[in-house]
Order: sequence, then structure tokens, then C-alpha cells
Amino acid sequence: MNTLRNKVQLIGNLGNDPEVITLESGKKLARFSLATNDYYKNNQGEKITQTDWHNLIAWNKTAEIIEAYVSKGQEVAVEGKLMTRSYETKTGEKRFITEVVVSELLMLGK
Amino acid sequence: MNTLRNKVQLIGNLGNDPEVITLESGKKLARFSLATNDYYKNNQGEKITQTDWHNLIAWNKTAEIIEAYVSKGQEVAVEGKLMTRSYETKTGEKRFITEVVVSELLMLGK
Amino acid sequence: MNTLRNKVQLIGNLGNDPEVITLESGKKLARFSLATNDYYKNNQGEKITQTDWHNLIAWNKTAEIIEAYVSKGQEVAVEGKLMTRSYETKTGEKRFITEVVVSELLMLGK
Amino acid sequence: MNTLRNKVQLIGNLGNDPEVITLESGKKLARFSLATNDYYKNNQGEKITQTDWHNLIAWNKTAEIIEAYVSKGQEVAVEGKLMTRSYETKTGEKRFITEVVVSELLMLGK
DNA sequence: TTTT
DNA sequence: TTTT
Repeated sequence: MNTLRNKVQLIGNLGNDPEVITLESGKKLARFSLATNDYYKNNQGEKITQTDWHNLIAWNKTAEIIEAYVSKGQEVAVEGKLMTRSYETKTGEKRFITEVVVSELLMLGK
Repeated sequence: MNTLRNKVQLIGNLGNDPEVITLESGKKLARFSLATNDYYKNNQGEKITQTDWHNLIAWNKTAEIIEAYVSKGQEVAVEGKLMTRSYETKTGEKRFITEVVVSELLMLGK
Repeated sequence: MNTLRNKVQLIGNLGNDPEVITLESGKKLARFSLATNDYYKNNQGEKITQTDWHNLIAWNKTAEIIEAYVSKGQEVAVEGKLMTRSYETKTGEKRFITEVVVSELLMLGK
Repeated sequence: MNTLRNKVQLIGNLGNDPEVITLESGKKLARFSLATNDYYKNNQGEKITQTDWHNLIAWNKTAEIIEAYVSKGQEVAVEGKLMTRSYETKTGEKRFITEVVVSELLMLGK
């Protein structure tokens, strides 16, 4: 896997405690959302915060670290790859969801 | 805008010619898809190519460069930010789409 | 300037208060050192910290932000480019020094 | 090793064929220089190319890939970490050299 | 749904 | 010369 072709880097705060499940295959999967904030002033000089929300997942070893050390509100830096997968709704429609598959994680601000 | 908080870097090939439109506001918007390829060998030693497709957009100056110089099949390196926005389908349902908003572009392989 | 060709990203702590000077040309220049730490366990299971030190500089607007907000010990994330320049010692010898020219800076840990 | 704290990304051309040696420890070490180019127009509207030269090294598996596939003039994308080490000159003086330790390499332009 |  |  050459990570130079598909790389995402985010610094932000967790919006929820990670959900960690173990699949039938034995693989561990962690899932959480991350908010990245952008601060700027608009034309009227008001201080604006724009927040982008991201869907993050992590597998196995990384999922275990997340389960053990990371929780809602915490500031983290992550690196991973961008993937879009499709799934079927209950009514049989095809939908797409884009997720960041985390491979590196750094806890910030102690 | 602090780009350190939300950064995407992709190296891949365009899946289509960029569509460039000018909004009523006068802003230019380019839209195209990019394939990033990952090469590896599976358990049977077979050579596998896994392709991820990404939705890319670019505004104004960047959109103009894309319109002028970039076309289907070309290899490019891009940097931008990850954004998810919602829209309504014709039947009134809320859907989400995740896009990479390109701020830097480099043409590769001349 | 296309930043995709030459990019450095560091997360670490300042080893000293930044020195900020104004050149005769009126340009502001900030200079400081940054420590990046790597934590791992060696073969004996001892916890090891390996520290790399980096020479950082910043110009004008970025130098002013650094002067106003950043000080010794603080944790920051920076992005910039890598440059090596030569200078002459007092005895006329040519020497080289490699510096990271900072273009983006993020204060971490509040 | 957490790569998020110390990351360098370069896209450029090799200035020489890599020198690859095997140390007494059995470790392989590759060494080469890389030029990154920046194109811009100066105040007189003249097209300027500014070239930065970088010292790159790579160990073991990465060194072998470099030995086998990479040569002078070739365009590559690399990722690695920034390290400064000291050495002694023949006259006993201490000198410093900054190198990029390559961990990922991508050949561009086929 | 986070944080400053 | 920093920090955990």
C-alpha cells in the first residue's frame, strides 16, 4: 500500500465516544466522528467558526488504541486514507458513504 | 483558513473531463472525479489493483487552471480540504455527499 | 509557488523563545528551534524518547503571529518548505544550513 | 514511531544515480540528492525557476527499491522524516548535515 | 456531535 | 534547547 497516493490529515475534536465492535472475522473496527474547526472573520468583522464533520474508522491495532485512549471531546491529529463505499438501505436503495480510514493517531493537548 | 486542520492529498488520474460552470454569483466551479490506485499482492500472490474514486471540486482561479490544462486520463497531484454537504433529492430526501475542495494542483508526467 | 513539491510538517515543542528581527528591507524574520519527539520501546523494553531538533524561520505576517503568540516550551504544528542555504564563516569557509521556512502555524494544547 | 510529528514530502528529480552501500551491520543504505523546482514570475514578469536541493537517504527495503528502480533525472514523490546529524571533519571540527530519511517512494511520469 |  |  503506497500511502502517497491517498492521504488525509485532520486535526480536530471527537464528537462522540468511539464505537468499537469485533466482526465475526475477528477484526476490530472503531468508528467515530471528528469535527475540524476553521476560525475566520467575515465581512462585518464577526468571528466565525466553520465546522466540518468527518466519518472516521480504524481497524485492529489502531482500533484498540482508540478504544483504550480516546474519548468524546478530545483533540487528536489523525492520518489515513479516503474511501467511499456503497451500502443498501432497508428499502433496497444504493447509497454512498465516504470515510477516513485512520492509520496514525496522535493525542494532542495532553 | 488554517489548512493544517483539514488536508487531503491525492495522486491519481482523472476519470472524466472536468465540468466547469459559472454560477450566477460569477464564481467559477470545476467538478471532476479522480481515481487513486493501490497496487498490492493478495494471499494467493496475485497482483491486485484497488481503485478508489473521489469527487473533486475547485473554485475560481483553481477552476480556471483546471479548465485550461487538465483533462480525462491525466495524472495529477492535488491538495485540498475534505467537506461533506447535504442536498435534497427530487423526492425531498436529505442526502450527503463528500467532496475534496482542491486548492493546489500539480500536473505530473508532463 | 506550488507547495505540493516541497512540504514539511512538524508537531513539536519550541526549544527557545523566537528571535524576531526586522531587516533593513523592512522584512520581519522570526527564528526558533523546534523539538520533535518520538517515543518507542527498545529491545530491553525500556521507554525511549528520541528527539530531533529543527531550525525554523518565518517571514513577515507569519513572523508577527509567532512573535505575538508563541513562546518557549509551547506545542505547535507547523507546515512549511525545506531550504538549504550557504553562508561564510568568519574564516571564509563555506558552510550549509538547512531550515524549515514556516508558512502555517497552529497552536496546540490550548 | 509516530510519523505525524515529523513528515517531509517532496516531488522532484534525482540529481544523481543513488549510491547504495551495505554497512558492516548488514544494513543497506541508499543516498542521493533530489531537486525540487518552484516556478514563478518575478517583478519584471520574467519566468523564474528556483531549485532547492535536498540530501536523501533510505534504509534496507526502501534502499533496495531505490537501487533497483530509480536513477538520475527521474521524477519521484517521496515521504520521510527530517533529521540532522553531526559528524567530525578530518581536522576534528564538528559539522551538521540535515537529511531526509525516505520511507515511501513513488515513481512518477511512468 | 466536538472545541476555542 | 522542548515536551510526555
